Amino acid sequence: MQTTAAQLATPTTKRHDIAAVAGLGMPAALPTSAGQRIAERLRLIETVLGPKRRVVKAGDVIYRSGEAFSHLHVLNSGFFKLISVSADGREQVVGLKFRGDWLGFGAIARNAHACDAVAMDTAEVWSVRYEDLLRACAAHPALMEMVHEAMSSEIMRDRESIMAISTLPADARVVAFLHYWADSLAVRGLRADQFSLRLSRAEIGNYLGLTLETVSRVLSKLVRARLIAFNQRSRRDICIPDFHALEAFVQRRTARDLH
Amino acid sequence: MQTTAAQLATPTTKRHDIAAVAGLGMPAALPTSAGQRIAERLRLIETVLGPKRRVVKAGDVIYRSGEAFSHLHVLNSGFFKLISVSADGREQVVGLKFRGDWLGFGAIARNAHACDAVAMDTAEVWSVRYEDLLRACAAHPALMEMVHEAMSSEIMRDRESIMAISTLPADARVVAFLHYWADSLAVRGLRADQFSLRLSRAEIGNYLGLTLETVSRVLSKLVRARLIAFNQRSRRDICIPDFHALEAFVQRRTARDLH
DNA sequence: CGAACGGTTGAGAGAACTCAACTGAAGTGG
DNA sequence: CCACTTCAGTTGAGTTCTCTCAACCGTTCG
Repeated sequence: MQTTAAQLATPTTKRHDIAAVAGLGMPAALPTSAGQRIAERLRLIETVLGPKRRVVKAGDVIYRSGEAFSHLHVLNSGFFKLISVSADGREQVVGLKFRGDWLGFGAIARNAHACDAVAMDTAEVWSVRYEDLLRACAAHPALMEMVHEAMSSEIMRDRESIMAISTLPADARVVAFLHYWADSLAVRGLRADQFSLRLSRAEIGNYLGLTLETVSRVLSKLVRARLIAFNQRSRRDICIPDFHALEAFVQRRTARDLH
Repeated sequence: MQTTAAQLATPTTKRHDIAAVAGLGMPAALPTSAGQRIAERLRLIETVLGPKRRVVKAGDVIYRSGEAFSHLHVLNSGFFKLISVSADGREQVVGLKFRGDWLGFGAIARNAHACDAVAMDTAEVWSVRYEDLLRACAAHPALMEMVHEAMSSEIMRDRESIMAISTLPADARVVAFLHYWADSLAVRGLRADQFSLRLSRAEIGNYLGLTLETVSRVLSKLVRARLIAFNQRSRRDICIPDFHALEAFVQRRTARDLH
């Protein structure tokens, strides 16, 4: 695996509490209230900003790498993926977005988008001019706090991705991905034990720093272990009867790796 | 798109876009003004926020994982590393911070810190209560924009890390890391062809998702290829005579990997 | 002085990758 | 309606890159 940056400086105080989950973790909040909070936030955006609403369908792109930055977007419904392309042509899924998430934060600093935002399903997108948002934030502290929170969450999420990719073996990464996806659904009041991964094996692999074959093999192994099941029609519809069991399955490997 | 450190070091030279190992790159800021802009931003923070100043020394920790969130911090000088620890004990260097960078953004959403911020050198840290910052932002649009920009940059940086870790082979990752570090120095008006990596091999490896042995081997290989050199006294003082050559060295592999 | 630490290097092992064949489903066009 | 193609996914075999384990060196520090 990888080196633990052994005791980088200082002995510990208490470091278990929040942070909760391994790898691609879950919001430490209760699903019941988290969903309400998302709805609340959307209501605030709606009333304060009066965003331009738009419905897009799977495959539609709301902004592209290289485009000038002008608007931020909020997902009122649907699923998006963010795909970044490096100068030398490497592609990378760098983010997944769900209801209540903002899109476009990455573009503020450069004043241009550095990734494509692609809908994975029919979705309703709300858009606001960034300048309007700035003005509104100055007038409405609650809105400003909300925006900061959203950016902060994105930073945390990215770090969790980094940790997962750089410290977990392949199967644990896939499980962490499933966990992340399921939690994102659960928090929004959607079924988390049965849902559609809206990504191909290749995209999942890309997101996790694995090849599509490895992803496929891991999923097959999990099916054989009866920890997940697929709809025979569409191999993207997954069923996860017992998340604890799934976690326990990879927990062992992780623990072994640590000692 | 990207700039080599050598060029950034002399602000007047014109930029090539050398498609660099885009992995761990720098913000596409204009080299001519980037350093000035950092100074400007610090001045704005100073005048508008009147931050509490403090000097810390190598190894000091300004916040710890689990601590309640109250302040944000700005680096007026020095170098920091951010170390995240997952629930199951995996450690991960999730960020490196330089003069002008903010620390603590990740804590806004959860209202608690999820990583340790450790000084890698003597540093001057400016601190402001988050609530004060919010108020000041409402009153000073320029400040608010600056904060957003800083958070946006952090998001971009994290994505570049993700891409590097998940798409580049070991040697390219190490080179990308050197590139990132050199650029960060160059942008701040510091020598980029000769500097101290302030991290152990283990920490570099951890940051890049590699083992310390792999990092050591890659560096040795680069030394053998005369692309870098070390101060024999301290093996952390690196010298990079020609960044183009270094980039070209791994470019081949990357290209081959793509086809 | 010996212990601890950071770093280097070698040999062998193993996890993930590459290449390749195969399946089933979906779409195209004659 | 049926070849034909294309695409997503699965699986196997062999390869390779990185990791693991281990020995070793030079510094620093108690």
